[in-house]
Amino acid sequence: MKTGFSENKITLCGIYDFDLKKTFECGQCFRFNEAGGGYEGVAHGKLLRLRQTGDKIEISGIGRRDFELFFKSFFDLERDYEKIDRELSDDPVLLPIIPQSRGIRILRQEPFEALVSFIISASNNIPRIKKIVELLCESFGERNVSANGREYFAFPTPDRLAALEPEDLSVIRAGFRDRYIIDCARKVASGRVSLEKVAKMSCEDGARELMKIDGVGRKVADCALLYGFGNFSCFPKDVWIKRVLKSLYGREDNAGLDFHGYDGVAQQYLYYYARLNSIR
DNA sequence: GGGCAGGTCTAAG
DNA sequence: CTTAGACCTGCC
Repeated sequence: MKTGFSENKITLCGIYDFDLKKTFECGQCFRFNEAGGGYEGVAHGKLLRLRQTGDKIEISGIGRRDFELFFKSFFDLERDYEKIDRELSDDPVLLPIIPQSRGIRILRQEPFEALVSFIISASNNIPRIKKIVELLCESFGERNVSANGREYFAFPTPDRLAALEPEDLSVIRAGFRDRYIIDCARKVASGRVSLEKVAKMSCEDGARELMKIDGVGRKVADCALLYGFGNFSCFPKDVWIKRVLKSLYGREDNAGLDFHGYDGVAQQYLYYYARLNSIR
């Protein structure tokens, strides 16, 4: 992959495994949307716009410094997905579905944002999750204006949310999840749950730690660990994954399946496949 | 209108 | 240790 820099635009060339549409629409993130033939969204307090033609991707809205500091990691650009796909290919079930999923990259989102987003995801649907997350940002996130004058909002900080009461969240229409979001913010802000420590933990230990937060069960914890901490050995199991495991492997349990440490990628591929093909 | 959606919590057997 | 029910809200 080659990286080119020009005035406020970054160009990625010759990428094996980066499909914008699949990456943003596979259900791992909630703040990126289709816009003007590409995608647009907020991460790390920046509004970015991306466009893809073939194996070329243009990113605007950030400079070289932010790219090096945050977005190389955010888009997981250092990782060799060709190698991952090769390793996952020796699973006979995964082999035929890899071509469909190829191009999905696991985004390294901000830990607190991922945690709160997946708390909101519980017993919910994706359009509404996105709506709630956006309202949360508009209501309590820092307001910014992009270079071309667009207003947008960063994800709120733990401190800001920790100062609120659950009732204050009624504006975001999150329902029973209000108190979970506040509990999460307070435990993170106070250090009762240390995200820095979680970042260094195994999937098992990290999940145990995150589950100290109300509204965080094993599935939400695994999602936060995979999408917010880059812990690729986590394998979040939601209803879709259970269905697709049953359908393709004949059982709901993934114990005994070896994904060479890329369990999270395997899970994402399976999830994408299940939703794309409406596996019931 | 009743059912349902990237689950979790609680109270029961 | 497993399992119903409840839980907000919005869209079908």
